[in-house]
Amino acid sequence: MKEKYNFREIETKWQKIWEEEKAFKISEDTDKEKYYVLEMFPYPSGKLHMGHVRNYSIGDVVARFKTMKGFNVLHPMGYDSFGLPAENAAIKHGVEPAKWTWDNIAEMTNQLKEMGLSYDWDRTVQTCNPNYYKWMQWIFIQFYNKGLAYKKENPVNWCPSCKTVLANEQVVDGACERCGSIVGKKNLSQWYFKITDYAERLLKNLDILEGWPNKVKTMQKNWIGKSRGAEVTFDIKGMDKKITVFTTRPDTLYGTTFMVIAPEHPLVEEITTPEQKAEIEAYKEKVQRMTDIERTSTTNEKTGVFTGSYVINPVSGTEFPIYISDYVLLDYGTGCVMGVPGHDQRDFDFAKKFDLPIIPVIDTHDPEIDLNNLPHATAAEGTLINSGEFNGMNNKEAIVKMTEKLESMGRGKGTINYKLRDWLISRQRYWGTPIPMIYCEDCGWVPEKEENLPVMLPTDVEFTGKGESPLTTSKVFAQCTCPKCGKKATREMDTMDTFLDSSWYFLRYCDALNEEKAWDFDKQKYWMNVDQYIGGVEHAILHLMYARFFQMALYDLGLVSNEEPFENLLTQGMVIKEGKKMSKSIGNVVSPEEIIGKFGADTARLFILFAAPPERELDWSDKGVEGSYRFLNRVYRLVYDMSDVIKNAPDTYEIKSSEDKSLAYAMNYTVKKVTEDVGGRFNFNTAISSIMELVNEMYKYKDHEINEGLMKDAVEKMILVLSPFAPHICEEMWQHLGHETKLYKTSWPSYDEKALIKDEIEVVVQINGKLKERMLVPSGLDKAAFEKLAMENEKVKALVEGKNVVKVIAVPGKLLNLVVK
RNA sequence: GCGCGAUUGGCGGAAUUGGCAGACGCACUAGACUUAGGAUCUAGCGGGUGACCGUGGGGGUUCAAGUCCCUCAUCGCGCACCA
Repeated sequence: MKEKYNFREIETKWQKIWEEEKAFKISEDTDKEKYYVLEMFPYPSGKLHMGHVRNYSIGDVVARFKTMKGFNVLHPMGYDSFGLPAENAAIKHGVEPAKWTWDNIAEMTNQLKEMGLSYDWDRTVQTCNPNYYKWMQWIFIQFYNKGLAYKKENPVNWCPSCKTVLANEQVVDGACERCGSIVGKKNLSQWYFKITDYAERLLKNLDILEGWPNKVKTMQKNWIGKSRGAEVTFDIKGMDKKITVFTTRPDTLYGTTFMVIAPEHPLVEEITTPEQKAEIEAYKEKVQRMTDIERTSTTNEKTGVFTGSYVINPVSGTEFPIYISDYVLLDYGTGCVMGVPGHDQRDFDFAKKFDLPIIPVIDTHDPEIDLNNLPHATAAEGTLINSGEFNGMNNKEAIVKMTEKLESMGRGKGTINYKLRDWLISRQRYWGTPIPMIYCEDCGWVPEKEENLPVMLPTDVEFTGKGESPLTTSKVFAQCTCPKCGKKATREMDTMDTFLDSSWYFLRYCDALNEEKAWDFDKQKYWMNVDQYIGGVEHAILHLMYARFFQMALYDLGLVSNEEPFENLLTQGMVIKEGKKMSKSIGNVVSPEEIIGKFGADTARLFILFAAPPERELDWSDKGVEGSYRFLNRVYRLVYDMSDVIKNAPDTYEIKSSEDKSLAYAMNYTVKKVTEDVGGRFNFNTAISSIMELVNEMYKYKDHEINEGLMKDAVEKMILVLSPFAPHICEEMWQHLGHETKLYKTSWPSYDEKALIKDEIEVVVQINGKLKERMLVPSGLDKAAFEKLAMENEKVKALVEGKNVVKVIAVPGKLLNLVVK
């Protein structure tokens, strides 16, 4: 150990040692309690950004801490390496997606290693690796055989720029989540996963995910969007046809004055009368040309066209007209809505626009509302009116009774609806897992035989950026034989959404090298669940719901032992600078490479954990980084200066002076604080600040007479608790102090509760809740003794003099409050 | 519009169960050492400088409120014509 802190030398040295010793290689060990800590794996863009540094620093502290605590820790890392940027690079620079991706992976691996992260590198997965996507295809086939994958033609979200379809979850504000282009609609035959079959379980299980942030659970809950209500069937006047609507408010059935169906609804053609046909067709065409943005931006201005047909209210027998309008969505509920303008604002707006009657059926007992001339729709509770036999009934009760009546009439039933749609998983892209399905003219869609997996991506493809998916340009890919009948057949040309790849990688980590299976059940059983999952909140819905769905489906297939994969979830905040998101266009990007080059990985890690609690936004501060660097230098100097003392110090010692006592207190307090903050609350910032306090104490202490044994103890414990945050410098100091065993193999220190009891403690005296006096009292006083002592205090006496003490509240060890009049 | 979360010194943030507001760090000020200091060390650092006021504003509960309740404001995030 040199006099000056040379982080570059130290970090290189220890990274090499860890690598050579395979320090973090792990295997199943039933003697130890397992702990699985996982950070969301990156897309290999080639360069780490500060968000990665934050994510992986958090995970690494947890992993190293748990390891020192004696757990058998699984801490893996890999790459979500299929995806569009690789294809774009191919189009732009003519480099093959595979080469581009693997180069990036190599580059990124180097950067991760420079951070000193404690991964078991032998378990690394790359989703673009045939030994990974082989099992992706295998899982797809299991899902297909279970009836969870199906193909259907449907209007789908189409990104004109990415030239592919998108899942609902990937359309944000009507635009492509990836590139921001306006998403249009296209009728295509596509593969879907039946995630809707799992809607109820996905929703219900949220309640048992106690280790998840409420925010994420709420977001998923809203996304699943469960609504309870009823389906009501209406006869169409003069036709042998019926229309079924979904409503959450069957109690308002008597208030229906019109019906609206989605323009795309197949029934529209049948019910349109000849004289309305032209207008209906024109409207449909107009709607079809609109993007989702246009369709939803005209918030209040309702449009629509009368079809010429009428329906009959099953309970009241009244007739009313059927319209089409774009505010009714084809894929929610039944695509048909009963218009109740009195109690639904959208219906109210529509009725006003088309001059349709408005019948109030619920009296909300609001004196401001004139029931004969409603100013707006009312949604509040109330009593039914204008509703025949239901008049006078509370509307909550009416929901039940009306549903019962409809059921008895065979006109409806209580039902539940979800906003969640099936997951569209086909992508018209090259750089993804080929969907292992074969189309045979005689047998239809047939899965590829398992022994033929993986269906390899062909390399004889062209990247033009135009026309269809590059896969279609391959001369060999499509040709195959039907696995069932052996006739000539063709392969599916679409690849899978990359979100499939990331929906089970945590399972592959459990048994990453298995060539016979996706994973061994027992190994999975040993490691799962993920005890701590860490990543950005931007994955709250997409990835985290898809992964939950996969796990449930795999559970039903008997392939995994739990229904939910992630026990505890930490969503880390963004790294920002000067209040803004780091971005190239603003020019406020701080590169991890630069920071590590200038101050070292230990400083970078320490700062990013110190500057803010993990779930909050972190404002990057260049000055703050220097502060962390200064702190590590301060630690280094202390250890360097004390090393002779420590090396010659005895292993046991006695507390003699009051300085000894307070250093022993600080040492034990810090160990306790760090243990609790890292092990329980994940408040790394306060853990680090308490280590700083201990270091400050030691600097003060070394100017007094040094108790060598105590000094040694304090310095060593300080190094141990600092090591998860700044592992390289701590290994170096640890070795320098004469330890043969590497720090990463050393146990976490314990603390002595007895040393945390002080002889004297400072308490405060308040009068009427205002702080008036501080005093030192012996610790462990009971209420009465404490009160007596306080009342003897000169200042307190003077303040109470001549006044009436009404009440005394004594909190031993803390304060005394005198209520005085 | 609906839902969730935040608001504490010049700044990032502490205060775990209602019990000393401002830990720790940054910035700043003064001093020491020094040929020099952007190194290091020491001291100070919410406002007013009297015993008072201070956790976005207003109100409440309590002996005691940053913390609990009501209300308003601002900012951020999510969802949004979901019947």
